[in-house]
Amino acid sequence: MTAGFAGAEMVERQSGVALWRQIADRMRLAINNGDFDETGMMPPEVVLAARFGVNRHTVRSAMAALAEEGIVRPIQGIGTRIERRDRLRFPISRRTRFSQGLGNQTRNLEGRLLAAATEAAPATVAEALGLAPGTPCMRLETVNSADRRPVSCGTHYFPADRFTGIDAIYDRTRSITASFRELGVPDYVRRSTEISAIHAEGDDIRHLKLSPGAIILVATAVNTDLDGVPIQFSRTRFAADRVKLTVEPEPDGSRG
Amino acid sequence: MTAGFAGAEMVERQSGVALWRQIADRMRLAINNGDFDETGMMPPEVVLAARFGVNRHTVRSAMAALAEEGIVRPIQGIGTRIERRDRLRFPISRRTRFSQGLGNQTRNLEGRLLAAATEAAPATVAEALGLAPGTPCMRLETVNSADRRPVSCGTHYFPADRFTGIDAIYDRTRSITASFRELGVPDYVRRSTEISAIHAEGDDIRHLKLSPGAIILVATAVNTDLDGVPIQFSRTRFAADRVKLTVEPEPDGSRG
DNA sequence: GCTCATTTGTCCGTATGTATG
DNA sequence: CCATACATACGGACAAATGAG
Repeated sequence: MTAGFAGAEMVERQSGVALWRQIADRMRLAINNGDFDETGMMPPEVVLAARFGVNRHTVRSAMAALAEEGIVRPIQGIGTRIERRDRLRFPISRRTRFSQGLGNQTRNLEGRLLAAATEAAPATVAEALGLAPGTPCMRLETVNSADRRPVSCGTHYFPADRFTGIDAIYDRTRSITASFRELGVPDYVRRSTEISAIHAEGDDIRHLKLSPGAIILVATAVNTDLDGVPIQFSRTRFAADRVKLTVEPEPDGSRG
Repeated sequence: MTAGFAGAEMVERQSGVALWRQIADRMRLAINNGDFDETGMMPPEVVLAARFGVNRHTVRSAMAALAEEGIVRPIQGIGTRIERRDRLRFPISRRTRFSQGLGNQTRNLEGRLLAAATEAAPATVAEALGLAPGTPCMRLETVNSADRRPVSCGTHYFPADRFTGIDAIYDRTRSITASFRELGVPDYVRRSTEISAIHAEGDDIRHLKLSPGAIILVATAVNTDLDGVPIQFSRTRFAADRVKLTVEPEPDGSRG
């Protein structure tokens, strides 16, 4: 009845994921979880090596990766100090907005426009927005940062006829909510959100300053105006080690 | 303005994640996305190798991993046939229930009890349930399958005083909803859900029949009875390649 | 039956990355 | 730092199976 609770920390060999990476991921998570808050230091390398059942060198490789990310700093003769701990909660609800989502946990919010283009909507996007296949859409690529640290990359599609020029407006306002407002959409709501997870790839690694191989949470969402007309399709990629998505009942009174 | 859209398929070297694994993950996703539905076959190995910019042997390693999972089956002289495609939608809302969540997409649902124990609630669990630290809780470990294929592992905590014997009841009913009902909780609602993603580890790999190194979606949730009293804390680990979590406005009329 | 192109399967060797002690 | 063992990735060559002509 009580069998099978291998509480011991285990790493999988020959999985295609190097042990040092598995351990680095695990430790980053533990740090963000506050497991070492009492001392502010990581356990000694030998202790970690024993806990994970690996050689000390392997733990050192993992530590090097975390040090490279600026999360820990090894000090000779002392130990390894925890430098930074960042995991943000991002609430998903009917009234999800990026700025609102993180606003209470951090000071410095900013979205940056990476690129924009007008193009035919891909099939999935057209379907989600209720458009005929091939309808021209405005596509925006953004990076969103909290306290100067990038937390997500977003690809956003807007029907081109209704939202021409949203790229320039976003570039100025750095906010989708504000851009909508200028274009005559005073308010909007989240129709649906799908969440999945993949390994980080391509540009996201660079923009999110991830160590390659990291995990990304993908939230695919559709927003509508208050009449229920779809106005935005977006695919936001969050750095999984820095963000936690939360789904909560609506704060109340949010029903338009 | 249009720079930086490297549409080309890229894999990251020296990331601590083997190329064959990155490619396997990518192809599994593409398969589940229906990218090859027209032919039901994978592109030839040489084509994939060119697309990912790797050697054909590396693609073969990735294929071998997918074949091991039963997703594809290579046939000499013909190509590689796609055998199975499974990605389930799991809705998360105020009235999330496992059986309801998947009920409309699949036929054969079952939860299996792996283990149960009564123990002091860990700090995070106690806090979430509004209990004093160390309050005894019943812990259940479950595996949930759809059509005989495991989709998630769950660790569930219940206040021990109110739910003694829930392990036996769950073992019989194979449903948490049914177990609650027998213990005098006719209905319950989801208070909060947190979603994150990690690499699969330990027992989850075995129970979910994952290739080690795969990604897991972690949903940490608290359920309350209709008086708002927390009755369940659970941490459900979904195989990210088989499940997509969806967050939608409540279907309406769902209030019991 | 045969040839041919296509595609997967298997073998060789070699360089580099990973992990141990 | 060193040495050792194994995994990963590459490059090439050829065999085996299939289908088209």
